[in-house]
Amino acid sequence: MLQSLLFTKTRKEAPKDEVSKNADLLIRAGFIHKEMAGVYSFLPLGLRVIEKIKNIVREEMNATYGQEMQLTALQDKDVWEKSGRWNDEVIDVWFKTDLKAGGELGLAPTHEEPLTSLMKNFIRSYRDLPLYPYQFQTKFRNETRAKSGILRGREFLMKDLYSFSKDENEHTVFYDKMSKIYRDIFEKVGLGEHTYFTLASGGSFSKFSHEFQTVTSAGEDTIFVCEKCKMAVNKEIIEDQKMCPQCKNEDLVEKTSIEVGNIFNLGTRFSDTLNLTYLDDKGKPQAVFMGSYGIGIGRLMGTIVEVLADEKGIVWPKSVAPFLVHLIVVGESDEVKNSAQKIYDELNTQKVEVLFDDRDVRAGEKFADSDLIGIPYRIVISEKTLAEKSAEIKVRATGNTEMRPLADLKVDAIAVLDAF
RNA sequence: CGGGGCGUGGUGUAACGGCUAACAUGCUUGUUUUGGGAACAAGUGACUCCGGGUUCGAAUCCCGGCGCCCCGACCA
Repeated sequence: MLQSLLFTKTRKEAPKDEVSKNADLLIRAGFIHKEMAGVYSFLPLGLRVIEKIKNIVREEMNATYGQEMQLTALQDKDVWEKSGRWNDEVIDVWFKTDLKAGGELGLAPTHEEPLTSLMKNFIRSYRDLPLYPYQFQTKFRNETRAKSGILRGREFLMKDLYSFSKDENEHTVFYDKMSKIYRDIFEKVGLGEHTYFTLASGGSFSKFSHEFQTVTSAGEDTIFVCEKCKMAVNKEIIEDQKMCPQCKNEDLVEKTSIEVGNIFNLGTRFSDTLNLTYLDDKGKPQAVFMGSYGIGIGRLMGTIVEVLADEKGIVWPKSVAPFLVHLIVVGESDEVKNSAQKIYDELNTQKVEVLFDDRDVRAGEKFADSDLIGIPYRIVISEKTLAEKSAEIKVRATGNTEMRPLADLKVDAIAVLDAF
């Protein structure tokens, strides 16, 4: 992509109404735009990151027999009344509205009800189970206080998968598998070493659930971490659960963190109230045993910024970066421009995702913008580098800068970059 | 929802109740520059959040809204 055609521009100054690092950097670098408190639009660069994260999650979900679908954002009041969660005292973040022709509907804050209800059309027999439908969906929650940029909004994108199992044993096997997969996901998006599998309250569903908590001062949760087993306990249940499974109390260290994912054992909470049953091999009806598994996609993006950014700007891990390479041409001569254009074409041919800063601005501005935007590799083409028939390659995360022959880039750019 | 702070060109700020609302940045044009946010010059751009009130006179004071941020409460 040509940066000269990108409609977003970077800003030098932070918007005065944003204090949180993630919103400050993401707005200044042109990834997101704030519409109102807790509501953000994703701009071209930001959407690319969102799609990267979604694809990582999607791959993992599909690999465990997840079936992607998409439920509606608008919700029928009836099904929520049956489960007992239409009441504002039960779910206090409802956005509700009236139909012009009469009748009420809501904007989905979560999707257990509609999916359970929908699956009644497809689950009949034990032969139909287990099933793992999932979606990426915008959730709406009327939070009394939106905060921390995109970490806690009123409208946000979430991946939610629901497991439909024959019984608790079958559910537990999947639940454990999913907790492992979640760890892989957070590893892949670059938060592995900061993210802890955390025992937490199960809310109204069960005694315990598991959260994935990423340690960052921008978070709003408090967890007690055991470095030995890389697990944690949420403060909300520290009284009930004096220690994590393998460790002693004195090993626990208090940390501030943000919940980037959670997995719940729903039991038969929804299949009972919404009457979702299957016939077992003896022809007797049984309640379907359910679980839910969520990851806040936008929140994950914000958390990556919070955890990995430095004083110059964002630092994207390769896996979620909007582009792998930020190609920068320095100099006005035709020779330099043509060489840079050739490299750009070459990288595109090699299917390397590259943002080409072909703008007619000074080097300093390009470098500052590049640091702010945070693309993993910066490749500079200039008179200097051409004199050596080379390009300068800089790794955003480490600052490591070295020259590499243009010829090598033309053969296999990825190999050259991977060598860093 | 309780407490605190704040609303001024696109962005960030300034302005005692008193001149044509200032400065920086951005953007446009020109000249010179060209490896870490260049220099000069000329331009562009604001019903000072909205509605009332006080006053000869309001960005400024008062009342009422609305919006944004922060702390707390809340967070299936």
